[in-house]
Amino acid sequence: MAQLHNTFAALGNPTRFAIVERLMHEGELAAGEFLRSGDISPPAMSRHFKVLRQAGIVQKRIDKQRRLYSVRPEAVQAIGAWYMSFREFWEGSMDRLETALLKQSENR
Amino acid sequence: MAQLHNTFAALGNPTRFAIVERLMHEGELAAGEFLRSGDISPPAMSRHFKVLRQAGIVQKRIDKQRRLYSVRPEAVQAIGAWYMSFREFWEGSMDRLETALLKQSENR
DNA sequence: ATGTTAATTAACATATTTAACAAACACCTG
DNA sequence: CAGGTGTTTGTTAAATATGTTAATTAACAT
Repeated sequence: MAQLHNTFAALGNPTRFAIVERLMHEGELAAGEFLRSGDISPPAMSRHFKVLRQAGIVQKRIDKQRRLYSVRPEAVQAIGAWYMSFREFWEGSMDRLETALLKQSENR
Repeated sequence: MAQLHNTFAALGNPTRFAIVERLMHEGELAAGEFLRSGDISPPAMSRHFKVLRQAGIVQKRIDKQRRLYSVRPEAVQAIGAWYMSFREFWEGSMDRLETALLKQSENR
């Protein structure tokens, strides 16, 4: 299973983040759909998809000449699980958070 | 407010990700605490903190000679909010997800 | 004022990422 | 199989990231 920092690294690029957001909202899309805007070349797009695929964030499906990409729900859920684990931890003992906020307001 | 892809980019580095995880678990810590392991130099560590701070993920507090760092809850919550919005969307219309999973199982 | 500890900045070297263009490949349609 | 659309690989160049050592700042203690 991919380490979370790899997932974050892949999503850390604005172009890739935009790709993923669009896939999440619109579902499965062909690679070519992302070239309409014209602000990126086909090779660059293809490489971004490769990175996303290696990070386990998207999956590829071939339909005729098209490569259809979609988000792997597991990848996004991994982020959610990470977030939730800390939320629970923080709720369990708010001291840390409250202390941090309090100290912050005292200084600077 | 920082864009989420910047947050992800900052967390995409394994060293920084480890720093943040430790801060989330242990709360506020001095920069020097992260040097005990000895597998990274003070300057490198300092730069990682700078990146995390510029991304709005951590905040600095000065106490005597020490620089105490802690996670900004807002930053983590932003990730949570992003995840939740996506989750709600998918729950609202599962077609997309189910279709994606179905299509996936058909191929490859 | 001098030394000590904690952390940062400067200057530099190396590695990785990203992009472009050109070429190649995959698959359809006629 | 020829031509066309869609996508992916080289190859190269530029930008960004990361790490190191050396020097500097900051705060404290003597």
